Amino acid sequence: MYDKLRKYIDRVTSAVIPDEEFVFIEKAFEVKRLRKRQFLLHQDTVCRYMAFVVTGALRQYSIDDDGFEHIANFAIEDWWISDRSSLIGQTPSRYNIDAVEDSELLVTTLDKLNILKEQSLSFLKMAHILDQNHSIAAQKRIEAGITMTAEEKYRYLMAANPEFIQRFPQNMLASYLGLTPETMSRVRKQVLAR
Amino acid sequence: MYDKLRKYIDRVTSAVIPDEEFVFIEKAFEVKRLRKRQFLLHQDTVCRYMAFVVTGALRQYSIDDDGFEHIANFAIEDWWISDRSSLIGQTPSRYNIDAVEDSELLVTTLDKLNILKEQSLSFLKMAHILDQNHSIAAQKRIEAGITMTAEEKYRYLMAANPEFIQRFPQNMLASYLGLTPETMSRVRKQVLAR
DNA sequence: CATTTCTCTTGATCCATATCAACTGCATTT
DNA sequence: AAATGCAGTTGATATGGATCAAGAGAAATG
Repeated sequence: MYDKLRKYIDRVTSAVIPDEEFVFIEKAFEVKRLRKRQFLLHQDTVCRYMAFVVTGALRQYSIDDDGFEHIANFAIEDWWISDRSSLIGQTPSRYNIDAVEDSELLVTTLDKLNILKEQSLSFLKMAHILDQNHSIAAQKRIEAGITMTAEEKYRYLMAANPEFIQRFPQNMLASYLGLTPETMSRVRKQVLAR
Repeated sequence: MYDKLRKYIDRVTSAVIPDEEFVFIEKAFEVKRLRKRQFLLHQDTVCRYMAFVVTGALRQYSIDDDGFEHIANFAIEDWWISDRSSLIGQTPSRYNIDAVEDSELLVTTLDKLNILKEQSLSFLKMAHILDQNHSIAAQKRIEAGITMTAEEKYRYLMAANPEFIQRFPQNMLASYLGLTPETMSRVRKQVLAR
């Protein structure tokens, strides 16, 4: 379990964590298992966890005034998931996070996270790289939403996150891309035809 | 000039930078003046600067295959602007950044930035808070693009960044929101009518 | 200060995607 | 294995915003 996290940190920091440093990381995280459809976060509650996905798949979504779900993010193996805004500000979240498949997570809390960042330089570095990657990906997704047609969005998803297409049902993918399931189905047909 | 940056850092970190620490910050930044329409970054070149806007207004935009500009970000007083992806990776940028008004900037380079983060804890903290705010704002903008109508987008801009509306011409605001200038004009009329 | 060039507005038309609706088959529950 | 429900497909229709076009101000330029 923890070994997966260790390898992940080594990989993104392009380094090897010393044993004595990894002890701190191990202490800061605990294992959490979710069955399909169980929640890690309910909207209107304060987000307690930052979670690393060891196995499984989750989604983060909000519900609009008309009761429709909008998927903001997915997470699968080796991804992180949390509502940072809620976690850091200790304010109620607009999001739900639930398991799309049975999942094993390593979770930590805000307090432990803050301590950990002082104890482990590797972890701090990783957090920083994560932020950067996240911010670059977010910028691209903003532009995708503005400039791309439905078909281009689907192709972009295929190129950027092919794992998602295997892993999540089409209606969720549609929601993530901001399309209706009907349009998604038609676009998919188009794309696969070539 | 530098005092503006100092006050800014004090404000976002909710602290006061010690003089001996601010010396490092001062050394890392130099003044750069841009007349309206001058560029801080040209697409297909590596981004050299991370810039703090002391006075003025700038925009960051890409040009699509059909030659249309898409504004990705604005920056005015007390904002930062750069292409982080290009700066950090030292890879060619997809963006242009130019001055919409005559502007005074404090700029630093990747090397100086990395050194500075080791020298000044205040600066590191600030960078971290900046990242977080950025990532939260980006998430909201993604959702705005997916879920909001043209009118809602305009209202959201009014609420989130009223300064922009005073400062930038409508065709640029339209591009930023992913609307045509025509739609922007009609929506604005609607909104002001009430 | 005259001229050229943008920016913004308004109207007419078009198109990509949403919406509504019906049907199929797969999966989950009983 | 029957019953229920959900995911996906396909077709018909509706619509929000894009595109095309023309004109009026405002601002930059010589």
